Amino acid sequence: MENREIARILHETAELLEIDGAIIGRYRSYEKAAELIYSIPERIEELAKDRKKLTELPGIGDNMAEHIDEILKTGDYGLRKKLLKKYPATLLDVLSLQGLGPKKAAFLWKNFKAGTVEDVAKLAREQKLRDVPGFGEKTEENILRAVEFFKKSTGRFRINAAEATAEQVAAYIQTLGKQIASVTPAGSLRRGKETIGDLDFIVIPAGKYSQKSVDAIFEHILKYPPIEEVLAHGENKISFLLPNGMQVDVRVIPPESYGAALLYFTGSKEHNVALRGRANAMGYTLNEYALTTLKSGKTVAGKTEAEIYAKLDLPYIEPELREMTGEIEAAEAGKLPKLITLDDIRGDLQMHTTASDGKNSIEEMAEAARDLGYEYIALTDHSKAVTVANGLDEKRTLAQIKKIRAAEKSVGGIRLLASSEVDILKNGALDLSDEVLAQLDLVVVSIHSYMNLERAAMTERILAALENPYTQILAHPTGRLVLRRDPYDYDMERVFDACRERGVAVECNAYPDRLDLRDAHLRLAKQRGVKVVISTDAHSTSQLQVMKYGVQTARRGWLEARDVINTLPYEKFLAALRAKPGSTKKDRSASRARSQSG
DNA sequence: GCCGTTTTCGGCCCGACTGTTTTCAGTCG
Repeated sequence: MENREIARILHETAELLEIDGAIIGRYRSYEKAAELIYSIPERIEELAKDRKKLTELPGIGDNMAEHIDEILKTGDYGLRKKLLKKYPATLLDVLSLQGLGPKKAAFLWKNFKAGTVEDVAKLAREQKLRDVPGFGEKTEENILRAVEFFKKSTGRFRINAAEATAEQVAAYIQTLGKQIASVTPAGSLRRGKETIGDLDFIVIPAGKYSQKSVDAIFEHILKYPPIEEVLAHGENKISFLLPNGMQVDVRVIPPESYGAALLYFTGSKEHNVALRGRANAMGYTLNEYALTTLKSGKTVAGKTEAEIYAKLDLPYIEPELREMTGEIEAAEAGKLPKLITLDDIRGDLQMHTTASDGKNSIEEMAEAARDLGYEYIALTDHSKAVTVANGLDEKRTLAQIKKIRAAEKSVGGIRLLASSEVDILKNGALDLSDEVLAQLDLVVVSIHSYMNLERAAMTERILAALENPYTQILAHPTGRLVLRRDPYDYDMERVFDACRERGVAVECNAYPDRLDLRDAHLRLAKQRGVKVVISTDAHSTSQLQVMKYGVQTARRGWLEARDVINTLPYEKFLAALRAKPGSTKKDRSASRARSQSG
């Protein structure tokens, strides 16, 4: 069973417990276990074979380990099933309505047998709630609005969409000019998460901080034309909805609290909770304004994140690592990774041209990549099995190789690898003949069909593709599409081990719809000693820019430059690839030089 | 249900905002 499935069951149990009125700590421990399991790279199913390994995880005790065993054995969890006899599963949808929490949801179920979003909407429409204690006219209105939002939105957005909206909002706020010292996006966007629920901004007013300066900024923000609805408007916080359903929270903070606020609003929530616990243990208390002493309330840090971490006896922790997946322990031990940056990338190893489904020619892609400062790229048009993308057969592939060689000379200033994104067929065979594969500088393989094979069959299929001696990179290894499609089901540990043994690299596909491998999988690849490449899968010159999302995902996977082989200069990169049959690593570049001149 | 720089029991982060109250509970992040 996949981690996310176990996490889902535990998360639902937590929500049901909360509705059921369980004490805070009890449902929290379920929540914490669910979050942990969702975010760690190791497969719980594997860890659970050894009870001790399970209980070594923070927040997993003997009882939780027992529950996890039950979930793995039976596919479900008794307590969850028991609670679902008491409350309908649809009550969890009700809980997701903005403004309705466990107390009110439980109340509506108990007193009105309202167990679905539609039931609750009906009560509000018929004005049956205004005279109920704790509810009122305003609550009815809010429920109806929340229902509308629920219907039109899944509530999360891909990172590129969130980033584009954030840039627009920030640019608008900045138009107030001199009254603004800074506008900083925080939240999951700053942590580089693949999907974003809402946008958080920290605004520092210029000059002396006063309620007047804050009010002036809010007055300006409220005039932002796209605002659909203002959700909250208080002394230093404002929240509003945009037409695409995205929620924006803005906090105006005095400059001396900038670091504390940035830390607080960047999250993750779990990371913050841990920092606060640590602060308490050290005789401090931490909030969004400052780190202060418990006894006298004296401020000891707050202006920058770094000084707060320092006071907590920790080195600075990068935002991408703040997910409570071991970063605090690593920080304590001085074992934080030196994360890869966009500047480390020297080449892009997957892109398409007009030969298959790309929008630009070989030359245009090469020039655009050269202008981005890359030393080399691989041109990887689809192979023939991907007919919808106008994939290339053997003959066209050979012709494409010649064109790429010619383009390298005509464009200049960048090395072009003649490559192909070769389809892995249903039986694991590759879509091009070995004779043609031998002509390519780089063989990238990936799956585009029969994505629903049984776990065992899919595992064998991918292992077979890795057996092919020409295979060098496994591209978008899980096939998931962010917010749209789940990953293929296969034994990732076995595939990674085979990659390591064969010297095949795995891809972090930077395309924001894919981000595949994702953060936790990249971390697993690193732990298993598998080489990684980060590629854009660009289908046009402008899409070469998405590399930043891949790098950010790699950072979330704790990767350093040395873990990613397309940070290497050209010759060293070639040497780091799996050697092709019939050539030692040494003479590979020589043979390529010959084939170019000849 | 978990866990210990204050604890093997008794807490479990902490503050802002709203709406329904008339001092606070519920929700949110």
